[in-house]
Amino acid sequence: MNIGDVARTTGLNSRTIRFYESIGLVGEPDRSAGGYRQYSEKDVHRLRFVASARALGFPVDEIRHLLALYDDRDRSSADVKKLVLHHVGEIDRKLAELKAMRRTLLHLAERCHGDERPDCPILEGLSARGASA
Amino acid sequence: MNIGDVARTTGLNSRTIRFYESIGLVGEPDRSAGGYRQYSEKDVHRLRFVASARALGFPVDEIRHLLALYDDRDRSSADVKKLVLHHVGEIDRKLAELKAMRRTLLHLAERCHGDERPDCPILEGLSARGASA
DNA sequence: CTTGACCTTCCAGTAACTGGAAGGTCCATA
DNA sequence: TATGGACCTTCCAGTTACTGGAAGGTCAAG
Repeated sequence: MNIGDVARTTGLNSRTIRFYESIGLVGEPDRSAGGYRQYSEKDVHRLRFVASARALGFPVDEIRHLLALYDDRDRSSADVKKLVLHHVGEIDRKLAELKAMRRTLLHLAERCHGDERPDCPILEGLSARGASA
Repeated sequence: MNIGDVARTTGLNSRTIRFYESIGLVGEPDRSAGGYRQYSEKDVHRLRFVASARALGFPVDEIRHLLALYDDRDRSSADVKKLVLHHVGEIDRKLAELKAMRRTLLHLAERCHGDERPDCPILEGLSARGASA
């Protein structure tokens, strides 16, 4: 399988696949006589794993860890779960941050009449000292 | 005021303040004889505006726009409100994405016993085709 | 044998900073 | 007046996770 086919089946960009190889997240596939990357089913499977983990928001370094656990037939499921729950914690942190921003923004927006007149509580709010996010 | 004092009063890192100057987000302050940046109250006020907008998650390019509106005494409040509501839309998009990730992750985690045994539905889930974020 | 799709590598850019290195300034104290 | 330490200067590089372009080689079909 050429890289383009792999890109189509995994949903990853072929540039992204090369990138993952360049940072050692996935191994180097075989090459054809002409130098084209040739992916095995196993390679594709691994890239699919990476694609899924990325889609779930795991940073690359955690995916490295996840792959190591996947390869370790003696891992404990507790280790995997711990990594996942840590990531959920990160997501919760971001959710809280975004919700707070959203609340403040809507609070500012709702008292702005939003018409032709120039006076605007939003700009005043940003300009005032504590636009507590 | 030296850059360090400004950093303390705005909550911005002094490196960040220089960075904002380097990309033209804020203007260049006066300099002392020895080359130190000297900030006026006006400069500080502007940096405070930027800090507030950043804390609310506005990207730098939108802050540029916001500053231009702030400076334009003839702007309409509708323009400001539009920018803010656009940003709220972006936040909503991110919230939805994070919530979907969170849902999937918890779904995977809850059927993982999380003990010493190696078998783990999380890794299987990531490994299987559709770990739909 | 030519054409066009696909592949290769390398370099650079994105967003928004952050960190380090090497060196100059300021001012209070001895 | 000298010196020490805190603070300042600039420049370059690194971070995260890619994405894009340029210049050129490969492959399969017609």
